[in-house]
This record gives sequence, structure tokens and C-alpha cells, in this order.
Amino acid sequence: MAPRKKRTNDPEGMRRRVLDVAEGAFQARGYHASSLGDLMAAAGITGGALHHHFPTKKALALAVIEERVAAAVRETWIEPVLAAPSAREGVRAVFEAVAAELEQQGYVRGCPLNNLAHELSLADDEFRSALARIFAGWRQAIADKVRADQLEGGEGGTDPERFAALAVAAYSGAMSMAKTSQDPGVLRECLKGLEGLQPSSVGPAARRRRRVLLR
Amino acid sequence: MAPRKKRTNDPEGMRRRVLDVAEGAFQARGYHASSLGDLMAAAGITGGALHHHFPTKKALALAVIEERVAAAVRETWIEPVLAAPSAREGVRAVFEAVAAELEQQGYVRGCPLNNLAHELSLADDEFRSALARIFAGWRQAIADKVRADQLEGGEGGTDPERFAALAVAAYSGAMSMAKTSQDPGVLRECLKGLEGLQPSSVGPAARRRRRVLLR
DNA sequence: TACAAAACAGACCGGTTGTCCTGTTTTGTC
DNA sequence: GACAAAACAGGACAACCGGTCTGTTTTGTA
Repeated sequence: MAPRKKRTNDPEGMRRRVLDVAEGAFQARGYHASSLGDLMAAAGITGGALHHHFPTKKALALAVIEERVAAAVRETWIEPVLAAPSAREGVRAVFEAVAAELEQQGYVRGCPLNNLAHELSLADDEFRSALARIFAGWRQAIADKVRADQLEGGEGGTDPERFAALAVAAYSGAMSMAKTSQDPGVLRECLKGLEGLQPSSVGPAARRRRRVLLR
Repeated sequence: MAPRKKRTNDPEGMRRRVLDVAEGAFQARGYHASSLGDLMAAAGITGGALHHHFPTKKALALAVIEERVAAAVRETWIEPVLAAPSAREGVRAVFEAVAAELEQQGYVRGCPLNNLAHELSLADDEFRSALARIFAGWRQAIADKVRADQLEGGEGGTDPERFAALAVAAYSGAMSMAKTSQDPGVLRECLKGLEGLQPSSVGPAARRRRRVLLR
């Protein structure tokens, strides 16, 4: 009964598995409530391997934030909005897509970015700035889309920064409530509140800019 | 050198001191990051006394939520909105008051309710429902105010529930970003986004309801 | 094949955490 | 004043956490 066991080094795959597990655990239980022991067990990994890829728990969380959370925001928000016919329509589509997904999922774990932002922003400045960067990129993408709409003649009286800030805030806050009540309905409620309001000052200045600089 | 020390039992005061310290610690560091040892030291209390008033850490947090967090929402949101001339004006006033307070304070610790909601909603169902109740009361107070405005002839086309949900969500999300960027400016940005939008359908149906059922 | 570095295994440790437990003192009540 | 309950003191403890350490195996390279 010779101990014939082979080991195949797969640093990239192992790192990915750890990030997968950590991303899920941080999302479901939070940073402090997720012990490295839990993560090691869930990922089927040993302490040595974990420490080799991520020297500290903080380094692991930082990697989750910068690689996974940022990507999640990009995929579920930034890309759909940029691909939409307009910023307003893009925001609406994302709200509905997320609401629909949560409804058929049956539970609400909340926005990964907001979850970690609340727990870690005040704890560590590196965490804070990493999370703040993601928020900033999120807002800027929406604001840029509004500006693009304006160059094409739409969204006359809408202030890009204000619209972006409000969209991100409304989504974040709605997800917060949806998570707490375990009911995604509030997402739809907020979307309707957002839609029921029209841009106020569609003045002549806005109308004049129509179809100018259309490429 | 006789050990002449007198002890004065003050259960209510001691309980209050513990809640004071716990409220601050949970707000600044979160639930998991606040150890009972820290709280005992900060409150100048012994383990026996703490355990007498709050058998478990969970019981303490539940008391903080139900007594302190709920009161904070009541004082900074519900009462000012109800006292305002209209729901819309009340929301605006609270946004500005909080923004002004944070600006002169120099740092942003976030909304107590949202902070705990994110960390504890998925951890324990008792936490979750207690926090959900506070969110619900908050939203209902604003919605009721909108309905009161409508009975007095204003806010024709505004859906009370939608407006309330959007106001709470926008505030929660804005505070989330303000905390992460340590800059309350986004609160004002969101408020302007909220204000720059007018109620859409001020149709005849809304106008017909004017001054009806005015008590 | 030689060999150094990377990749991984697994035990170990100091410190902390939340809770419990046994006493002692104060307080209300008859 | 007797006495039980409440209020408080303070130590003990087992579990756990994150990090470190040593050793082994794999892998790239010459």
C-alpha cells in the first residue's frame, strides 16, 4: 500500500478557487464572520497554500474587492448601461434585470460592493479607497453615458453627475432594503419612483444642442 | 486601611451606559469588530454587570437596534418630515441637515441602520426582522406624509409608496457612498438629482382630488 | 541530472473572544 | 432586622482565529 499520490501544481486554479470561495463567503456572511478556516475547508485548501497566495486575510479581501467586486459592478452595471440605447433606459434595464433575477432566486444577499463597503470602509483605509474607486467608476460610467446621450440630442435638462449619483444611490439603498426585508419588490418600487419623475428643465438651450456633434 | 468602598446600584444608568458605548462602537467599528472586552473597558463595567443586563452579545445588539437605532431614525428622519410643511420639503430639509452636520463634523460614519443592516441581516433572522421593521416604519412615515399632503391639495401625481421608497433608498445609498468616500458631497448631489425631477402626471384626476376629504 | 525557486502540506502558537460560574454587596419587602 | 432577589465583581475556560514555521513535493531551467 504505497502512498502513491501525485500532486499537480495549479497555482492559477488554486488562486481562483480561493477567490471564488472568499467572494461567496464575504457576500453571504461578511468579512469578519468568515474565518480563514472556513474558507480553507470550503475551498479544499491547506493553510500553507492559502498563505502562499494570500499572505494575510486583508490581502485576500483586497484581491476579492479589486478583482471580483469590481468585475461584478462592471458586468451587471457598467457594460449593460453602456450598451443600452440611453443611460435612462440602461438604468431601468439593470434595475429590472436584477429584480427579476432576485425574484426567481428566492433570496437577497445584497450588493457585493455595498456589503463590503459598509463593513470595511471605516476599518481600513486601503479597503476604503479601493471600494471608493469602484463607486467612482460606477458613477462615472453612468454620467459619461448621459453625456453621450446629450451629444446625440437627448437628455436635455439632465445633469449627468446628479443623475448618476442618484441612480447609484437609489440602487444601493434599494438593495439594502431588499436584503433586509428579503424582498426584491422595493427595487421595482424605487425604479418606478425614478421613472415617474421626468427631467424638469427641457429648456431651449437643451433643444438647441440637438443632433449637434452627432458622429 | 479598611476597604471603605461603597457601591451604589444604578441598574438603569448602567444599562444606559452600556447601550451608549455599544451604539457608538457598532456604528464606528461594526458588530463583529466590537468585542465585549472593548465595550466593558469603554463603559467602565465588569463582565458580571454586563452579563446581568445583557446575557449575550446578540441580546445587547438587539437592544441597540430596537432602542437606539430606531430612535435615531425617528429623531433624524420621521419627526422632522412629519413636522415639515410637506413630505418633499421635509426630505429636502433632512438631506441638507445631515449633509451640513457631516461637513462640519469632518468624517462620515454612515447611517446606523444601514451599517447594521448590511452586517447582520443575513446573519440572524431576529436581527433581520428588527431592522426590517425600522426600515418599514421609516418608509411608512414618509408615505403617510405624502398622503396627508394630498389631502391638503398638494402632491397630485406622486405615488406615496414610490416616493417614500425612493427617498429612503436615495438617502441610504448616498450615505453609503459618503461613508466610503468620506465625503458628504454626494448627499447634496443626490438631493439635487431628486429635486431636479418633478412629479410627472399632474393630470386632471389629481387636480380633481383637491381639497376633498380635508378635515 | 542538478538545483533553485515556486507550490503546497500540515502542525503549531500566542492572543482573543464570548460565555459561564462562583462569590459578594446592595436593595426592596415584610 | 430577616431574607430573598436583584445588582455587581471578577476570575476561569474552552473554542477559535489569524499568522507563522518547518518540511515536502513539484516545476522550470540549464
